[in-house]
Order: sequence, then structure tokens, then C-alpha cells
Amino acid sequence: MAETPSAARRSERARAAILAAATELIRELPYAKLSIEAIAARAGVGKQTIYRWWPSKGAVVFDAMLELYSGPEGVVLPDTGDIRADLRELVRGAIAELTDPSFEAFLRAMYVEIQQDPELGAAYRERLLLPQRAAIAERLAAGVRAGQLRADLDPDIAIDLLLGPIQSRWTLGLPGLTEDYADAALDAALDHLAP
Amino acid sequence: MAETPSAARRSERARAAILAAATELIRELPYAKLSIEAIAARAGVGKQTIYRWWPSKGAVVFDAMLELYSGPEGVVLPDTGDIRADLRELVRGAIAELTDPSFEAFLRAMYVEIQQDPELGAAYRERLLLPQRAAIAERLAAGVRAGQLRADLDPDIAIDLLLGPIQSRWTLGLPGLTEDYADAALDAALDHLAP
Amino acid sequence: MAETPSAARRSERARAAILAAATELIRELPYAKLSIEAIAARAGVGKQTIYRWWPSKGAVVFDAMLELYSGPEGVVLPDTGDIRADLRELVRGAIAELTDPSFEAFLRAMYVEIQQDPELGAAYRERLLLPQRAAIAERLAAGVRAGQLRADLDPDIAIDLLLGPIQSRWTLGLPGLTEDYADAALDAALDHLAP
Amino acid sequence: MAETPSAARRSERARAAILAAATELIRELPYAKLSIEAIAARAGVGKQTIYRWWPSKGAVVFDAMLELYSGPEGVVLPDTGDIRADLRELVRGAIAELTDPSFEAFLRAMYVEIQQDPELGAAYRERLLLPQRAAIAERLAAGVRAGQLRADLDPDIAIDLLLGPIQSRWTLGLPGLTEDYADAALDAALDHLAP
DNA sequence: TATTAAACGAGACGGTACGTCGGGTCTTCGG
DNA sequence: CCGAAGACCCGACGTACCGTCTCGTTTAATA
Repeated sequence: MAETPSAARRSERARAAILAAATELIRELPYAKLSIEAIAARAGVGKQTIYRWWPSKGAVVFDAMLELYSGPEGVVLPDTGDIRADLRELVRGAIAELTDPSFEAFLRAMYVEIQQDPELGAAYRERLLLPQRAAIAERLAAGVRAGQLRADLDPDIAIDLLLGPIQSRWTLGLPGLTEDYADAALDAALDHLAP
Repeated sequence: MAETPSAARRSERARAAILAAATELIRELPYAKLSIEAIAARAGVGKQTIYRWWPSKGAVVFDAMLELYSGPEGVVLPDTGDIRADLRELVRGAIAELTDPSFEAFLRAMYVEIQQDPELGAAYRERLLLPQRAAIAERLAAGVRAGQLRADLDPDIAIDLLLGPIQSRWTLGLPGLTEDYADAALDAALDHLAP
Repeated sequence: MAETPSAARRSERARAAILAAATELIRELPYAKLSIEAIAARAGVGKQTIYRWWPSKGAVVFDAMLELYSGPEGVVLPDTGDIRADLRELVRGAIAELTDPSFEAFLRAMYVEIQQDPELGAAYRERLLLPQRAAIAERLAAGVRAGQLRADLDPDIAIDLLLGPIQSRWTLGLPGLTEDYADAALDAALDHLAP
Repeated sequence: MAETPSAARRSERARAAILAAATELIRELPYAKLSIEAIAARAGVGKQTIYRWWPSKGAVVFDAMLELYSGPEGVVLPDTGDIRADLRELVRGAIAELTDPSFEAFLRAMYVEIQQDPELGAAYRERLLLPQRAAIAERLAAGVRAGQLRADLDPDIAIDLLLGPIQSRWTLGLPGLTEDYADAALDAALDHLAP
């Protein structure tokens, strides 16, 4: 999402200050009022320093969000052997994340940008979404191998069935995104997933 | 989404021209470049006439979109007696709508606005989303009564299971939103819905 | 400055309210911020009622000012027989008027309008300025007849000599517009006026 | 009348284009229709560039007018030794200037602004009016020293007597602002000025 | 260790759109 | 049928940011 010029001489101080400023501001302001001008001012940085390294406000915000997911490990799902428990962890975690005020602003912002900027959409899918889905698919495959899930499971459908309901309620602002809902939705999905 | 002042003296000519202009422009421009200024110019109307009756660009676009759904009948789902066929109709229709270039722009715009404007989100749910969901719930209830669906069906969960996968793929820009996908997702959902 | 339409049916109540509102507002606001909209609102009158009877804001203000000079007698200068005393009265009166806060706003407004609206300038000269100058000329002629002023006096030059200095200082915002100044200017002018 | 921000980085190109545009437009339009928007457009400049350096339309026009008086010398009156001839030059010059269509628009505009904007009035007096008056006072003092003018001459009164009549006729739109009038007014004033 | 080219902070620039104000015209309704 | 009310089209206001473009000033690799 960045690094076009020589990147060698790039000031780490400036980069960090910009992402930190973006992180602060996205929590203080409605996303529509978040301006590059404000990020630059808050970061104590010239506007050009932002435009040099990022093509758009959305790209800055995306990088700021990536910083939060920055565990160097990569995404893996727990595998306790109990597929139902592990998936419960997954759906509850999803709801927790969508609901955490410190993440929600970022996620809503990304959804907004993804609708309007295909480049950024592609980056989002590649860097965040598909790795997460791959990790889930991996856990599901283990479940299939263990005979806990149906043999002919289509992982894409399965993931959509597990997370689509939650994500769509959240996107549309429908109420009731609770752990109980997570459990009920999981049970429903399992009617298809189970052997 | 409108009608704050006296509304009596309101010019129907202006109202229609504004919504028509919005409809045209939303198909011609990326949503972010759609300005109230441009709508007013295209409609041959003073900006103030827009600001007098709508609080924001999103509200105008929403009303323009409502105009397209304006069948006076209200939303009903077909009931052929064959619940699987009727639901196939539903999910395929959803994909068709999300994919129709003439609707897609409106819908993406609404998703953008809903993330940022709670008022508008509430209006969207009340005027469009919940009526649609009520209609689906109605058809599902008929299916239950006919013994084609499980007796203890929770309609909210059921609807989310049917449409959530499709809507979430669309929102995230994931590929593969085809009729085959619709059928597969429906089959998966039916594993829960069926008795 | 008014009365184009039928004038018969004209509402005296509205006319008076408009002029009163203009008089109030011109004292409360900088002239540039005085709007027909505000006059109409203050007068409890539709804008159209103003536009029906006056061509411009300046015309309303002019009529409002005329109301204040409305002594039905017409302008006459005192004639005590002592020309110096009478002219002192004149120049001191001029300074008093230009300095009276309740007249100053009107007069500055008229000067502004006169620079920009020839119609209004003509009306101002005809209805106010020339009658005043004629009255002064009359008194001067009496002075000439009494042998107190030079026989070949040109009344136009004389009037300009008497009032021009005062008026030009006032217009330009130069300080020192006092009674002492008036007396000194009068003495200077009399060097020309006297026989 | 300008120079609030850093002024170092100020674009001379933009400054000159703005003043030139103002000069053109003030001759093409009635002053009331002269908008900052139009100046910016004509100058090929963003509106903000005007607002950054000038507080009001009047300030721009004033600076544009100053540009015309820009002889670096400073104001001096001719001194031929013949005071009457030199003053004739002065009053005729005044009338010529007030009558020159290329100056008149500027001057009327300044009179309008001075009535309404005290800041601008102060600037006008300081930068233009008082220096001119000082130059005239200088010439008058020389006349006094040469015994051509009365010894106890008050220069302020004298200047008002010389120019007040002309200026007041012009401000009020009274006709007859000719060279003959200038000569007559000068003769009248000299009755006071001469020893 | 000095040179030098880049990235940097600052912020002016030409623009677009914002949301508001008021101008002058028109339409509707009530007295 | 005049007057109140106020919506309408329009143009300008003054502001906020956009993304680009100089300006000096660090700063860090290289010579």
C-alpha cells in the first residue's frame, strides 16, 4: 500500500507519526471529516510527505489499520480438536472485533473505501481478508480430515455461511449482534457443515 | 427522508427534476465525485432548493433510489407452493439486483452512507430493508405452516443465512457472485431450514 | 421615489411599517448588511410588497430618510438681519447634522447609493439637495440686497465655499469636524462673500 | 493593505494578476457587481489566494488604485514661483482626475468603501489623502514665505477651501465641474488665502 | 569528513465544492 | 385584488480541502 519512491531514505519517524495521527483521528472524527490536511497537521508533517508515500486517504487508513494487526506470526486458528468450540471462538471473535469501538471505526472506514476504490479493495482482500479466510479454511480442512465435518465441504461456502450473516447484519446496522446471536448462527451453519 | 418545511408549497417539478438528476449522475460518476452542486445544475434548480428539502447528498440519493422501488403494491414474495423454487428465486434475484449496473451504483452509495450517517441508516432499514425482510419472513412462515420448513425456524437467522453470504461477498468485492453460487448457498442454507 | 402601481389600494400600514423598519435597521447594522429581506421581516411584510413600491434598497432608505425631514413647511433659512450670525447657524447646523448619530447612518448610506445609482442621485438632488441650496441662495440674495454681501456674488460658488469644506472632511473621514472648525471655515469663506 | 501571512513566499505573479484583473473589471462593471469571484476568475487565481492577502473587495480595489499612483517619487506640487498659477494647476488637476473615466470608477468605489469600512478609510487617508494634503501644505507654506499668501494661513482650512467645493460637487453629482468652475472656485478661495 | 541529493516541514498556489445568504420573481392563500 | 408568506432560480459569499508546487532545512549515503 506504499513505497513507490526510493524508500531507502524514507523517514521512519514521519511514517509512524502519520499512521499514529490517522489512528487517533479516525477515533475522534466521523470518517468523512477526516482530512489528509488534519492528519499532516496532527503528525507534524508536511502534506507532501503523505502524498509521497500514499495515494489516498484510504490507503493511509488501511496502513494504519494493518499496524494494529501486525502480529508477525500470521493468522492461525486454534485447533483444540473440538471443531464446534473452535468455530464458536471464531464467530464470537468476529462479533467482538466488529463491536470493539477501537476497531469499528477502522472497519467502517475500510468498507466505505472498498465500495469506491477498487485498488484499495484488492489490497484489503489480499493483505487481510484472504489470509484470514485461508486460515479458517485450513481449520475446516482439519475438521474434515478428523471426520467432524462433512467430507464434501466447500470451504468458500462454509466460510460465507459462518461469517456472512454476522457481517451483513453489521454492515446494515441491524441490531442484535450478541454472543447469543453468534451461537445461534453457528448452530444453524453447522446443520450444513456437519457430516 | 424529506418534508421538513411546510411541504404544501413544495414544487413537484423541482422535486422530480432533482431525483432524476441524481439518478442520472450516480450512474455517470463515481459516488465520491457526485456533488450537490452537480445535481442542482443538472436538475436546473438552485442549490438552496435541495438544501431546503434534504439534509445531505445521501438523503437525496436515497430518495432517488426509493423512487425506483416505488411499486405501490408493497413487497411480497411469490408463493408457488414449492419453497425451494421460491427461495431460489429470492437468492438469484438478490444477486441479479446487486449485479445490475443500474442498481449497483445506488446500493454501493447507500452502503457508504449507512456506515457514516446513522439517521440515513435508520431510514434505509425502516423504509427498505425491514419491509423486504418482513416479506421474506412471511413466505418462510407459510413454508413452516406447509411443513416444508422446520417448525422451530427463527426467521431472522434464516434470512441472514440465506442472504448474508451473498451480501457479504458483494460488499467485500469477492468474486464468484453467480447463479451457481446462489444455488450452492441456498442448498447449504436449506440444510438448516428444512425439517 | 415610489408610487408606480395603482397607489390607490396601497396599504398605508405596510408603507409606514417598512419605512420604520428601515429606519431602525439602518441604525443597528452596517449599511452593507442591511437587506431587503431583513426590512421585510422586521416590518412583518412580504418582500414583494417592498419590491412592488420601491425599485431598490436605496430607494426605501431614501424614503425613510425623507420621512425625517418631513416638516411640511419646506426649507427656509432664518433671517435675523445679521448675515454672519445666520450663516454661522447654517454651518454649525450642517456639522451637527452630519455628526448626529441618528442622521449620520442615513447620510452615509445615501452617499454610498448616490455613487452607484444615478436615478437615486437625481432624486436626492431634486428632493433634498437643491431645495436646501435654493433656501441658502435665497438668504444670500437677501444679504446681497442688504449690502452685507458682495454685489456680484455667485450663489453656487458661495454655497460650495460655505459647505464644501465641511462636507468633504466628513466624506473623507477627516477628524476635526467641530464648531470651532465651522467658525473658522465660515470666516475664511466670508473673505470672499463679504463686499 | 495586505501582507498578513509570511509574505515571503507570496507569489508576485498572482498579486499582479489580481490587481490587474480588479483594475480591468472596475472599469467594465458597476462597482456593486464587481465580485471577488470575478476578480479571481479573471486573474486565473483561486479565491483563497485573494482572501489570503486581502480582507475585503475594497482592500483589493484600494491596492489596485495605489498601483496607479505608484510613482516612486512621492507627491510634490510644482513651484513655479507663481502661487496662483500653481494652485490653478492643482484645482484643474483635481477636476481632471475626478473626471477621467479611468480614475473616476476607482474613486467612487473608494468613497463607497470609506463610508462603510473604517479600516479602509484609515488606510486611504494615511496612504493617499494625507500625503497629498501634506504636499499641498508644503507649497502653501512656500507661498507664505514668499509673501504671496497671508502670514497666518491655516493650511488645513486653506486646503479644504481649495478642494472642498470641487470634491463636494463631485460626490453629490452636481453638474458643472469644469475648468471655468475650477478657476472661479480658486478665485473665491484666494480672497481668503491672499495677504 | 565533506558533498550532495533525497526527503522533509511548511505553506502558497489553482481549483472544486461546501453550506449560507440575499436578490428579485413567482405562486398560493386569506381577508 | 392586495398583501403575508415563502418557495423558487440564481449568483456570490467566505471556508475547507484537494493535490501540486516551490521553498529553505535536515539527514544520511557516498566519495
